[in-house]
Amino acid sequence: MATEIALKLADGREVRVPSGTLVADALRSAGLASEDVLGAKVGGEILDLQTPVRAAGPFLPVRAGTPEGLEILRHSTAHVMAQAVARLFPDVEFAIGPVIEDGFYYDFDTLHVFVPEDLPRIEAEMAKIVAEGQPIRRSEASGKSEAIATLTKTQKAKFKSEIVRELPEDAAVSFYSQGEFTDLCRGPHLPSTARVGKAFRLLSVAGAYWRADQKREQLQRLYGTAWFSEQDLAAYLKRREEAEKRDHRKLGRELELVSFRPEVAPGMPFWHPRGTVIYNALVSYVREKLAARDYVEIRTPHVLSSSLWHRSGHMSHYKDNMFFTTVDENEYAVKPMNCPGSALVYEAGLRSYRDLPLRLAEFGLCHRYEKSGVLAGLTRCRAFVQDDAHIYCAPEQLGDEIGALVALVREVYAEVGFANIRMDLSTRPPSSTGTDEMWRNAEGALESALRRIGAEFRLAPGEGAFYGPKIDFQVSDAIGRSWQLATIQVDFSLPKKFDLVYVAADGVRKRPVVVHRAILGSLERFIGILIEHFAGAFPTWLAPEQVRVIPVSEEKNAPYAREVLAACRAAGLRASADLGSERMNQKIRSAQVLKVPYMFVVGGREAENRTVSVRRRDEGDCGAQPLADAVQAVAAETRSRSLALTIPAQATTAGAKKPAKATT
RNA sequence: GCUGUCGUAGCUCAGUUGGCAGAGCACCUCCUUGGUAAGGAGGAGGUCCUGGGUUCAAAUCCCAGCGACAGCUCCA
Repeated sequence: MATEIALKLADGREVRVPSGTLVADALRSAGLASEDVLGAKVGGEILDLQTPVRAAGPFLPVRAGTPEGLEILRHSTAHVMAQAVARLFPDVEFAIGPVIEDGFYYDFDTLHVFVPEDLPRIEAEMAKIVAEGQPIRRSEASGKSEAIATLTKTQKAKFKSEIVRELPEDAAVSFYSQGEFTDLCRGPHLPSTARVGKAFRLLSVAGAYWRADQKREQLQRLYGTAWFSEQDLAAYLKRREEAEKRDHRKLGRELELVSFRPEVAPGMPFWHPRGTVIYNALVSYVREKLAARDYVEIRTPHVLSSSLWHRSGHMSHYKDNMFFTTVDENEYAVKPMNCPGSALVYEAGLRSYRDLPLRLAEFGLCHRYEKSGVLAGLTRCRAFVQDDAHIYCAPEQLGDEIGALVALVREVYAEVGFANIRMDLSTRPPSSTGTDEMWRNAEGALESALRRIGAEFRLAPGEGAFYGPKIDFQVSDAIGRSWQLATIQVDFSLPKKFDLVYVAADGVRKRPVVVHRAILGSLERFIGILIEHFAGAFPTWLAPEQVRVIPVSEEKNAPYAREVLAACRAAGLRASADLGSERMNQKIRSAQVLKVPYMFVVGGREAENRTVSVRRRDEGDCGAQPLADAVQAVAAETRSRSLALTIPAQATTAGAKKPAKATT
């Protein structure tokens, strides 16, 4: 009765088995069964040993120690955790417990309120369950109603029943059991709790909503992680620690870049002098890029009448995120976006096709009322400056503009040190404005621009904004976390709402298309990400302080130190001299803690030879160099925006007759 | 906004059973003038988040508010 299906193995062999054969048996037929094989990947889906194979096609064993194997391990660890929780808190009801990046979670409903101290208790119970080595058994219900019956017989199953009811009628409904614990579950799982091993750790407690819906039940979520070896677990925990050390909120304060005053301005950064240097360096960098690409810059008011926001549509879609104020009985809103102001500048004169594309850039300060719970230092704040621009162009110019933008974004990211960039092209969502032709045109322009420059991208069908398709850019930072930064959005709606027109070559008034785009996104968020990316050690061109002059003896060397400082400043370097009475070692430490890229240590020998003893924050003492050479080297490094420090780590030693020539 | 945890000096954090508010770093002053990551001594610094309650007595216990942090995206 069972039809045969053909499984294609990695080595090109083909194995034929009856449909419905268990993965374990199929593996045996293929001669691939072994202790470290935990399941198989069939058509992109990971199946465990006890699951029947029903689809022909590629059939790849999943081994312990692989990413696919980890998914199985983590899923089972989540079940062991659930079993432990059920033992300790018998009133618990289960919701869902999926595998996530680096771990897993399980959502519970129980009267007990989980506190961090519960985690070790639960871990101890989990260790017992692992030691018990309970076989994990898969079973299939014959249908949805039987599944629900089984569920309600064995446990409180409000959430699980809801899941079953929403499955398609013919869906296979599976259960997994281990010892006294049974859970509705799609799998895949290990063959025994013993295989979970010891390399797991519960990490945190959090609230979560059933189905991520604020209106539904609030559940309690336990997060954990699991690995195949204790070394892997230790490495992962170390990575988390490392990320904590890089936290921009901590470094922002320690490096004197930025502070927050939650009592007067929650979610709004106060930029200190050192942070403002970085801020300005980035802005002038972007301005340089814009000048070369025919952008012009504008500035528009921060507080604008609500009537404008009605016209732009923000009052109906974005009101909950806006700040308002009333003056002279008129209601005004603090701008959350720059587009309406930009549109008014466009509107200020009659535009000709000769003016297009018109690229209006604005470093506009925006305020958004973000819910208090989502605020997070610089990466999510209520006041921020976007490196925004709106490009007004004729529809037929869209392709070139998009192409130029994608190239620009990639150039900028490479130069500021983000090597890994991912692009997502989001297309027309189910509910949208604009004609089919407009969408076809815009989506085509975006896609062909991406293809033309050979960029790899992911297609996100239906993920676009209601007013047009978009390209989002994600970068990976130095420790592998990914961040969404730039966005390029085509907008059909705004020109219509503001009735924007241009006079075409034939004298007819036509409607331009507008492209919203930000490269860095918001300066605040971008700097927050950069702080974490560089762990606070900014490349010289961005460093708040590039050179610190340190006299060996303040009493004897202060005059020469001042002279060196003057030489640095004359070359345009951001420099200071530490003329306090502390010891030299203390001064070096202070500069090191602030991650100043270069220290120029000057004592009697240097004053005599008109040299400086260069110390790099990353390499330490680099020996003496002529003052002029060292200054020029740092200046050149700044101009070139080098990501690494460039003065060679091994120059000649202090007081040498012929110092090495500084390279640039 | 919701759930949980937390809130003590500029920073990091102690503070026992409810009984005089503490340390290190940073800051200021003095001594020290040194050769590549912390010299020594002294001093100043507090609305113990805010408001209310319990108590002879509250940083500590209770209630409310505010704020910070983790999470609320990965859907058996």
